[in-house]
Amino acid sequence: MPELPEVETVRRDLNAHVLGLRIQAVRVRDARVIRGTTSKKFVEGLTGRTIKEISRRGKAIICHLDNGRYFIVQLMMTGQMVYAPQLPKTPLKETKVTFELSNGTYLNYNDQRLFGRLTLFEKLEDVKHFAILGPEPFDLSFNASFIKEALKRRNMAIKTVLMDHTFVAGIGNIYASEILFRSGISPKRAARGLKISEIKRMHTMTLEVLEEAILHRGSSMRNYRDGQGEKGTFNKLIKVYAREGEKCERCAAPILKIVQGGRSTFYCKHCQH
DNA sequence: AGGTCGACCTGGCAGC
DNA sequence: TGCTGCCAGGTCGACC
Repeated sequence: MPELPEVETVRRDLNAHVLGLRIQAVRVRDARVIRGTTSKKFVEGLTGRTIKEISRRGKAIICHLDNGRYFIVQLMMTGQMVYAPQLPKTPLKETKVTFELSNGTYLNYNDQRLFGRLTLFEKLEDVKHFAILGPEPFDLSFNASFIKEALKRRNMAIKTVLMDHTFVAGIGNIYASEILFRSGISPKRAARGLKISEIKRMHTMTLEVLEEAILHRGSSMRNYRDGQGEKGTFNKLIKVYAREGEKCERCAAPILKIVQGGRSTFYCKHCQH
């Protein structure tokens, strides 16, 4: 699914549309997306609650409720949180949960593959996933000296480490490839073999790519949609991801595809060393 | 502890 | 047209 820029876009959209609204009713059409509790308790826990704030940690959306509890959404690969002024006559097949809001509008949780998770928590400290998560890329703690220390212990390929959420939160398969292309670093390099100049460049490019992607409301490959159901436009600026065989914009060599840790990686052999 | 692998699901698409 | 196999943006638990 969506990586950090896409989730951040959804968060901002929801902030604009649903903040301060009360959840009047919750309709669960497929209980498999509800985790950690029963569908009944989930509905009871949300009905009547007002959404006070919407934040993000890594690729998770956090809705702060007026009773001090938290409603957390992980979109995973194919989840969508879409604001809708009205509902279609027949619900979409992928709409798994519908939230009816106090101003007569709706919020739909759509998911084609049921990988996504909707969970209720008493405290954020209870979220196991957050406890193992690395720093946010935009945090000051995520800097060249932190990266240098963290990479020392890693013998894995740098691409695999960039995607590892215990190292840094929010970077997935698309942006890991894009960051390394802009950094001129081969995805196959051993993480601990990077020079400090390369680490600095990678850090700068990480922020640059993520900021640009947020500005363009994310990348839409197949399933990603923003909070209004629209596609993101960062795809146009993607240089290597899913571009196998196309000419590298910089040097015209063909973009290559390899598999690392079971995931596809795209890169330019000529521009990345 | 670091590292690898398969499982979780459904649908779209390429190839035959 | 219709079948089969492969692939997909993430995360977790089991294993070495």
